[in-house]
Amino acid sequence: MPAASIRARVRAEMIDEIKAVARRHLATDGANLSLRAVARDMGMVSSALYRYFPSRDDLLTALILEAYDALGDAVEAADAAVDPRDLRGRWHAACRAARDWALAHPAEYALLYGSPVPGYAAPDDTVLPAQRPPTTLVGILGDGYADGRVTVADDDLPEPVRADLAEITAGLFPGLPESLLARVMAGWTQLFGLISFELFGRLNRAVPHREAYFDHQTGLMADLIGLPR
Amino acid sequence: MPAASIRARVRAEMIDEIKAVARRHLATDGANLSLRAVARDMGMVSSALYRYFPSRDDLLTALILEAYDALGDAVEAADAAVDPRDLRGRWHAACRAARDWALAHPAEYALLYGSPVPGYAAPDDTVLPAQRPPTTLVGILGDGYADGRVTVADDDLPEPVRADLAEITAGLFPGLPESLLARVMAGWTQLFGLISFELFGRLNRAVPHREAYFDHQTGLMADLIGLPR
DNA sequence: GGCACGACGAGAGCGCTGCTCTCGGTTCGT
DNA sequence: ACGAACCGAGAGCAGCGCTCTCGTCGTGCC
Repeated sequence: MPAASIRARVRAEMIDEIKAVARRHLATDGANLSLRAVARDMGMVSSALYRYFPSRDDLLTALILEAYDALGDAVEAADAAVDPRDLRGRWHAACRAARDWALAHPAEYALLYGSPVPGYAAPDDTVLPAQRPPTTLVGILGDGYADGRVTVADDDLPEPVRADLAEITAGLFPGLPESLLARVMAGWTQLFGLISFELFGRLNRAVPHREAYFDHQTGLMADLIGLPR
Repeated sequence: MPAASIRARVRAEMIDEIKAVARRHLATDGANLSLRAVARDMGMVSSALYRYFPSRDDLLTALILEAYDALGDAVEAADAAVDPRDLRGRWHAACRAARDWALAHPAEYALLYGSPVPGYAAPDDTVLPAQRPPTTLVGILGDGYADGRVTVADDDLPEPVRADLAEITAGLFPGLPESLLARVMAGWTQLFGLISFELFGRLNRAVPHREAYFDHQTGLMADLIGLPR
């Protein structure tokens, strides 16, 4: 006797299958996901899908949540697989993991980091999973700062910026100097830009050797942050 | 007697008005531009629009081209308005101009730099205007290198990356060391990431003082590139 | 100066979309 | 056992991009 009723279990499986089919459509057809097409693929009529997702946006939100978690898993796993004292190795591993995941799931990456859909507002559930990759990067720097191998940069932060960043460190990595957080955020911004440029075809002709270019660019940011070689 | 016939002139005005109305719709309704809605706003029936643009994508392409040029104009003008020897001032001015234009035209920025539309392939006309902002940044660094105030970084570039970048400098700023170009591209990537994060709402809660944050971050990249203070 | 041609706008229509509502049939909790 | 909740099918609505046809009107040519 299952703890959940048959109906509840079938419903859960149904939701999973809908998401799986939708993800497949996303991968092939791009961002304009069609509920009717998903329903057709499942041998259902489109109105039946609304028993499981009240609207197309809710389906997209579910996919977005799972995508954030998949990306977060990949980045954190890559970081954890490296010797914790090898800060630069961890940095490169985390960056590469993000890039690899994005290249393997371009449509989902575009869903997460592309232009926001006009009417769509990201629900609050997404903000925590969305912070996992940058949080991982902060953690690498924080470990280096904690044992003294990363020294504080002598940036003169404008006071309002220092205050904003202080609130972030308080909830994320207490004690981390704001100037270091500012630098790691520069690295995170750069990482996002690198992946987006590559994925959205902006260096198609210009830079054929994209992997080496990526590693070099992330290395530049590691220098800026002050990760020891 | 006008050189062009009345019909040709009316047609040109019509095209301009369609683009203007479409741009207005883009600003209010976001990226999903509706041909029918544009036609309604002009008191026309939708099929009449096809006399001027063979498809919705062609209208979008026209808007994209104009947007690239507007952004390029803004960045180049901001750069030119600063004393050419004030490299850091030029850098900040160019970066701020890009941000200001993006904040003033968020939908058009999203059109240029957001996730690519699935079926849409950017025509070759767009690649040159698209290169104007990064070219401006390269020019700032190049001027500094030419008169010796920016010294070459001793990065060890992997050979394939060096070769790729050498091809770019050859057509853009002959004689510029590849390692410097790599750093400018890091700055350009970062600039794009900064604007995108801000525009797509990624630092809504985290960083309220966005302008000061922006200036500090672009300053970090100026440091990385080696622009003198 | 007439005239055939081309451009033009309106309208109908096709297939697609997201979404709503109604109607039978099944399953669940009590 | 029975009412309630759930589920899938079907019809339908408004909107979309796009095509085709049909009168109308300006244009360049003879």
